[in-house]
Amino acid sequence: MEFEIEKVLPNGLGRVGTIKTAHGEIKTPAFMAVGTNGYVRFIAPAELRDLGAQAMLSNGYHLRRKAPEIAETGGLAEWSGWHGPTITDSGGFQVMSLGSGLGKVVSMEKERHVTNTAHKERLAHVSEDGVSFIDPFDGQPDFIGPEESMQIQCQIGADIHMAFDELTSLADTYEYNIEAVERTERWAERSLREHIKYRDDLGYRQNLYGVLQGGRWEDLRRQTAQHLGAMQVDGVEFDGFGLGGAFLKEDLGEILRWCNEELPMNKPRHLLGLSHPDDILIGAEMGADTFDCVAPMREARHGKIYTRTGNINLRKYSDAGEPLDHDCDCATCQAGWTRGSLRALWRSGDMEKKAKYYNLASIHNLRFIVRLTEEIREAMLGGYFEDYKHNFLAKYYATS
RNA sequence: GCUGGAAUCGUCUAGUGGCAAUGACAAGAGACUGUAAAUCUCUCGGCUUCGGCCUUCGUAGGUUCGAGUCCUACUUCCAGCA
Repeated sequence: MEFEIEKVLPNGLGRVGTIKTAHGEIKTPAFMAVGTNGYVRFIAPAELRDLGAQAMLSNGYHLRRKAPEIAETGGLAEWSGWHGPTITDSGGFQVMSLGSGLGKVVSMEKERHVTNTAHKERLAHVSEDGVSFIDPFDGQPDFIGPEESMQIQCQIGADIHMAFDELTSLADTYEYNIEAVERTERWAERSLREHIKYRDDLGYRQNLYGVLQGGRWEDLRRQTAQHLGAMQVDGVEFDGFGLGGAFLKEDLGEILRWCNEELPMNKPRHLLGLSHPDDILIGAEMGADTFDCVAPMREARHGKIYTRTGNINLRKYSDAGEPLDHDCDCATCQAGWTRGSLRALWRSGDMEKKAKYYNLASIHNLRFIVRLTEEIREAMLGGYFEDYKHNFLAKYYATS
């Protein structure tokens, strides 16, 4: 995999580049649509291409039982029908979402009182070897460690894989984060060692990103960035890096700066799991190249429609005749769907109509975020990123 | 006209002596960030100094410490018989 940097921001961190994978190029900064199970919910591959998505992120954890079948068809790109660049998560997020964060919302709001789920109630438990968990779908016990995750991901065969990591929650202490980040580094080395055994098995080169944790502590973040940035197994390094963790909004930029000041400049960085415009803007500014997140699609399904002047709740009747967003080039808006017409589909009891709504709304929100990254790229290349960011945020957050 | 049955929050509905009164839908507000999420939370008679207060179950009386619940009359609706 090659990564070419075309331009760097004056701050020395943010940049414009191109990631070249076996299944195509990704012009960065870029947002990757999340298709956890190998498809983006309610969006067909062709629609995904049409709205400008350049890559799709799936999850090794969710696809683990299908991995052999996916390998047989030649890998995720073929199996999914997407055919473009793909990336898989290791299952590390589920360590938290089924473990300490079970039943909780992953929030970036400071005011929210955060507590960890009691140990005995968790579906996932961390040990040095890996993570034992109860599959929430069938109740069966299972286990994934770095080796298992790599074996699964190499069978799925995405262009980019994530090292198996432990995501801590906002409620975890400094002491626990030391433990977790050190374990994540040991897992990273085991991941790399296992990955290089299988990375060419499907006939094209699969790549591995090391994932940085360390919570909100500068020493942990800088150290792990140095460690992972320099890590080698048999002379092989990571192909890029995942920037992971649960963040408070106000800390995000600073944490990314700590990480990216230490990481090698010439390798791509993926900011895991964030997509609200302010997060993408600060992420790109601080040197993240790619992003993924479920929010655009999930929030669309839940009736939140993104617009340039702030998000709207589709439940409201008052603006039924309005387009979703006056300034949107997505297929849904271009087809002339109004807020009222979409609302009628959404609120109808008819499953087919609801599915149509989920499709139209997901396309709109996803296009909104993809377009944001396209515009960030243009703004960086054009030398007006600061102005673009300021103007975008001023309009977008004016009402909230 | 007779005989049954029924009238409860926008709608449907629970309730047969302690009730501002069940549930669902609708409505309103909020949440959601590497998807246990086509989900979840809150409000939903009025007022409130959040302790309560007031007005409510077709209408009007009555029995009772207490009535949406029991009794009487009336009104309307439904069914059957004329």
